[in-house]
Amino acid sequence: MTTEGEPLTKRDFEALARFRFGIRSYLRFSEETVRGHGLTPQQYQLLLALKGFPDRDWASVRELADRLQLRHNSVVELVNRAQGEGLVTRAAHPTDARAVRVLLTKLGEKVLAQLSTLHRDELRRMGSALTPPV
Amino acid sequence: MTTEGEPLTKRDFEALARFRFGIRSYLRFSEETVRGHGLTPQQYQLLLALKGFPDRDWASVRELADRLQLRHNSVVELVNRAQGEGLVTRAAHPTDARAVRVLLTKLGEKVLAQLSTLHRDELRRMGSALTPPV
DNA sequence: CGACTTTGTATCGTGATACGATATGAGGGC
DNA sequence: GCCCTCATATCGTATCACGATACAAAGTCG
Repeated sequence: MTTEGEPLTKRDFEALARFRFGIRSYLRFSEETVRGHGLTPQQYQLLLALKGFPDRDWASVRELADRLQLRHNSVVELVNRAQGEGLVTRAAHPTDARAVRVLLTKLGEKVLAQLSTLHRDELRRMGSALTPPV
Repeated sequence: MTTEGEPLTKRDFEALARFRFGIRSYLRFSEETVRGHGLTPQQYQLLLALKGFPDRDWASVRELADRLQLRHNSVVELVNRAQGEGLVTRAAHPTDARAVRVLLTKLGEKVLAQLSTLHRDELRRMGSALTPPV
């Protein structure tokens, strides 16, 4: 890879494009797998963000907005839809009455477990296609 | 990471979520940077796919559909919009009269070079946050 | 060299969803 | 208690990828 500041070579562009292709391939796999199980990609990411939240199994809307890199209102809508499908629930926040605790339902747990296994396997399959060029 | 078949541990979920967070962070950075230069994320990906195409500097719509992981008609629309902004051009395909050669304009080259440098730097900055868990 | 299939591009209408603007109500400092 | 900030929620809008469809060129095979 070229050093800081220098113009990129053809090979650098190819490397960047290849990496982007890797990401898109992974996301495409994710989308198809997840849709095959009846949820949208965003819903899977929501479930994963909950179960994968450090040291906890739930999160507030605001925390989710950070982890999903979305605006808070977008997360509200996402949670609404996921709740409508019985994947997550809302509960009172332990300390802050303004906030909400979003957590997985039994169904959400089950679907997430299946999907996550498939994703881990795909990650292994893709191997170095996903490692960023630097 | 857990071995094949076994159920995922909390730590596995965290690793998967962290990786997804990395991807979304990178894409978010990309989106904001790219929009700041007057193009959409898809347009940047289009330009990059062209310049980063192996051994060539152009591609057909079909090839782009593969590299961008989109349906061909979506690529047609994307190329239309990018062409409307003077970023790419269409030219006759050298051997196949059905196909089209999509290639960068001077403007497209210039913008792409600037943006790609920023992306390379961001990749360096993010470091291991983007390496897939396996 | 015709008829039939496949391949590449293009058009149109639709659906999903992230967003900005806005509202409501609970914290927390003073 | 007053004010400002923060967390969640609602609504209208715009973007964009998609399926369905159309058409033209290329390949195929008798």
